[in-house]
Parts: sequence; structure tokens; C-alpha cells
Amino acid sequence: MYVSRTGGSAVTGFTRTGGCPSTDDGGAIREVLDRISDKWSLLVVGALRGGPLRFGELEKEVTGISQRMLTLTLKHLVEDGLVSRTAYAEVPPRVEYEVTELGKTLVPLVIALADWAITHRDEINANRAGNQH
Amino acid sequence: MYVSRTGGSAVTGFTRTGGCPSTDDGGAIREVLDRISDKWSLLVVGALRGGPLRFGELEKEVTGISQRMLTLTLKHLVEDGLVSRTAYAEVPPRVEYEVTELGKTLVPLVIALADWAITHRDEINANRAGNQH
DNA sequence: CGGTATCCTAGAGGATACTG
DNA sequence: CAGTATCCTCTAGGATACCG
Repeated sequence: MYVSRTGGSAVTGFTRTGGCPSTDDGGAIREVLDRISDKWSLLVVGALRGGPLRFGELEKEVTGISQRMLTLTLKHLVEDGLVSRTAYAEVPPRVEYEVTELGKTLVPLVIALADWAITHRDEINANRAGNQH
Repeated sequence: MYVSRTGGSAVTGFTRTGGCPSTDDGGAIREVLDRISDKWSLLVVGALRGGPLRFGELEKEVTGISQRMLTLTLKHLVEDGLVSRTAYAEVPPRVEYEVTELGKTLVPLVIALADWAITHRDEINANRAGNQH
């Protein structure tokens, strides 16, 4: 899956462009966005893009996340079926997290967003600095 | 701009894939994400993808948003340079909001996200319903 | 019409301590 | 190591009322 360049989107969920109802009100976007646009979910999914990671590895990868938030975020992602959890019966315990097939469909978007953030970060910061009165 | 399909991203900001430091710590993503991943920003940008809209039109387009939140969200988007504000000296007053050139670079991603949300909404909801104990 | 100005509350999320 | 369990703070965001 890749992003259409500006013009060719089939369904957007937004209620415009010729009044096309698109089978769906914009509620779907809000619904999914509410799950994904928290402080950490996208970062965690992004961290898992290269393959499975252990809890501790994720903690280092996702800089600044607290143990509690990592636990909660992972729990939600697992519930939503975006990430799978595999616990190995060893001592010390080992638990690996990995994006599911569904999760993999989101990864390119996360990467695109990350690229966008890095590319335009300076410009945004400059605007911020300039526009504040 | 379009999203690379799974493999070809130049910079991601995530600190992996051969330990490539990517000129930048992951802080950029968090920084930009913190601005954009609030409850309404992406919805507002998405609503503006088809051209300029007035305040009142946005209020209808972005279902569920309060007047206060629309005001604040627009103010932030304008500050960041993603959206421009044009006030016409008429009575009754007319104010139009429009995505800037910078904002336009974000629009495809918002559309992609919206498409993803709509496409996978049911699957996510099914997982949610199934995984809760 | 397009906003401000206040007030108020739920819950996101941090810090710390403890556990199988 | 990979989590729970508590406690506590802070602020995003809703409701309501008013204004140029």
C-alpha cells in the first residue's frame, strides 16, 4: 500500500469532494485516531518496524517512555490486533513484541509521518518562533 | 510526495536499522507528533484538503469539535505555518482558512491515514471485542 | 459571524515502590 | 526481566456565557 499523490484517494471519510458520502461518516477516522494518536502508540509501532523487540529493548528504543506507559500502550496495541505478544517460558522471562499483519499495514504510514516530521521540523519551528507575538 | 512501500525510507528518525543515527535523534518525531497528534489537528487539516473553508464551515465539517477547540486548533496550525488565515473586512465578518504549501505536504499523509482508518476500522473493532477478557 | 473569557472535570501520563 | 499497584499532577478539552 502506498499513498496516493494528492488526487487519487478512493475513500477519505471526510464529507466533501462532491458531497460523496463515502459509505461512512467521518466518525471512523476519529475513532481510529483516538486510539492511535496518543502520545506513544505510533512511536511504539515505528520502533517495531524492523522486527520483534523485547520489552526492555522497546523501553530504550522509545526514548522517554515510562514503564507504565509502555505496558499500557502495548496492551492497547495488542488488544487492537496491531501488535502480537509472545512470552517465552524461560528464566529470566523473555517477552517479544512484533507487529501483526494488520500492524504492518500501518508501518509505512508511520514511517511516512516520521519522515515528514524530520523533513519539516525546522520549518515548523521557525514558523513557531516567528509567529508568536 | 508518496510513501515508500515498506523498504525504501531514507530517514526515519528511529534509532535502528544498522544503528544509522540519521542525523537526528527520535526527538523530532515526538516533537512534531506532540503538535499534530492531538484530538483535532489532523481532522482539521483533512477537512481543508479540498480548498479554503470558513470558520463556520469547518465547525460543521469537523463533526463534534467545540468552538473553543476549533479556535485553538486553528491558532496552533496557523502558528506552525500549516494553515493560513485570511480575514475579509466585511459585515458580517468572513474568515477563511486554507492549508499553506507546508500544510499541503501533510495532506496526503492525512488522507492515507484516513483511508487506513476506514479500511481497517472493522478489523480493529473486531479484535477489540474479541481480545477483551 | 467568528471569535474570547471562565470555569470545571476526566483521564492521560509521570514517579515510585513492589513482585512472579 | 517484565511487568503491577498506587498515588498524584497537570492539562486537554467540554460547557456555557459574552463580545466586536
